[in-house]
Amino acid sequence: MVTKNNDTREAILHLGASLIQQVGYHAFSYADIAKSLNIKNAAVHYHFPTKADLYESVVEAHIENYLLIGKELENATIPAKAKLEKIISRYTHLVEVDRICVIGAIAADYKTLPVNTREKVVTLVELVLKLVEKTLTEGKKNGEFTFTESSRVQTLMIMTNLSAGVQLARITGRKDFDSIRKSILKQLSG
Amino acid sequence: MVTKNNDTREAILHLGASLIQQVGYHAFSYADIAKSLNIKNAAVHYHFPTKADLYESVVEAHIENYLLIGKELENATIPAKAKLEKIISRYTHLVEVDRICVIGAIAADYKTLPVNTREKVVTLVELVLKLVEKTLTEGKKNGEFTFTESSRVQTLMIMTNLSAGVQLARITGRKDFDSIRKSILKQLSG
DNA sequence: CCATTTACTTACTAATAAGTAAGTAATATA
DNA sequence: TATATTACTTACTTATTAGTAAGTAAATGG
Repeated sequence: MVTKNNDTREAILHLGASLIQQVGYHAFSYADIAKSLNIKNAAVHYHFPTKADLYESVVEAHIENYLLIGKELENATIPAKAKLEKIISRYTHLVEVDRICVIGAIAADYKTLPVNTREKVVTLVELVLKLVEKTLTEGKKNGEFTFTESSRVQTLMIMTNLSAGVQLARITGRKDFDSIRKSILKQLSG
Repeated sequence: MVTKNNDTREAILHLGASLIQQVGYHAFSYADIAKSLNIKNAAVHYHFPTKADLYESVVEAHIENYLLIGKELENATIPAKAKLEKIISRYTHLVEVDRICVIGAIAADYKTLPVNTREKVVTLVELVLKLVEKTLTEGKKNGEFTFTESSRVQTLMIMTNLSAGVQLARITGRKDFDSIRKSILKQLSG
């Protein structure tokens, strides 16, 4: 038997994320993952005992990722606008690969998740909001951005534009997302 | 046997909409509906042969409803702001009853729907967008609203705020939705 | 008043769901 | 080199899924 190395776990995690973001949490099964990766159903359960565990790990990976991005942006000597554009580009990418964001993907199913999984979602949401908030505050301070709301509220406006924007793009087309993207930047620059 | 009158269909439709908006399309079954309404599984299939048919009917009911609202607002001699607030209040209500909108609820699962059902969703989305767009144009013309984007793009910004706003409210709380609501109105009034 | 239609129920089916228990080959560890 | 441990597979189970076929009581309609 050719030993499967530990990137089976990573493969499940990536495929799981992809499926969650493409067809939704309750629309795929462990059997789908197993078939795709040429492993058995039980192998998926070995790495992620329950489906909620899998989603939780997807969320955790996002948390790690955003923590990393946060540190990168903190050290970066680029304009706040460039920082914001880096964050926005993640959503543009989602539209390109026909996915929606991990949070938006669970929005409908949120109430069916175990409480501890929901708490992880809250952590991710607050992390992303704080990252954007920080960037907006920075941009306002140095004169790059103009807005009258608090950074928190301005963040809420932008992130809801992006989150629902990628969702809308699947229904009415990518152009609408592009309009939204441009409008966000325009709004901030006076 | 006491004859069930045709509001069984209505009851299924209402409960179906409620479930879609509360736990998502793939997270409830016809058995759930049957149990709740004290009817048999097959009775649900009698009224809505497939689950996609049920969702489609929910969307159609929304289309009828928005068509009606459109006519009402057309004849109404109230400010554009009041018209917009009527539309916004629908989303405020969703937050209060812990639901998300019918479109947002299907966003993740969208690709799992049959093509003709998706087309109905497109129709509903365009209808709502046009209704808001018209209201914004009207408000701009008579000096109630100020915005620099086209009415279409401004509509996209507002509707994504609302749609993702109700989704976010389930995760971070209702206050965030309230901030969004206020900011939308503030933005438009100069 | 007879035939049809409506609105169901009873009784299923075939497929799939998430999940588990027990076994195994290869690898790491002591 | 014996013993865990890792990363699986085999082989299930139990529950639930969407969906259907056939029957039936009551209402409708000619």
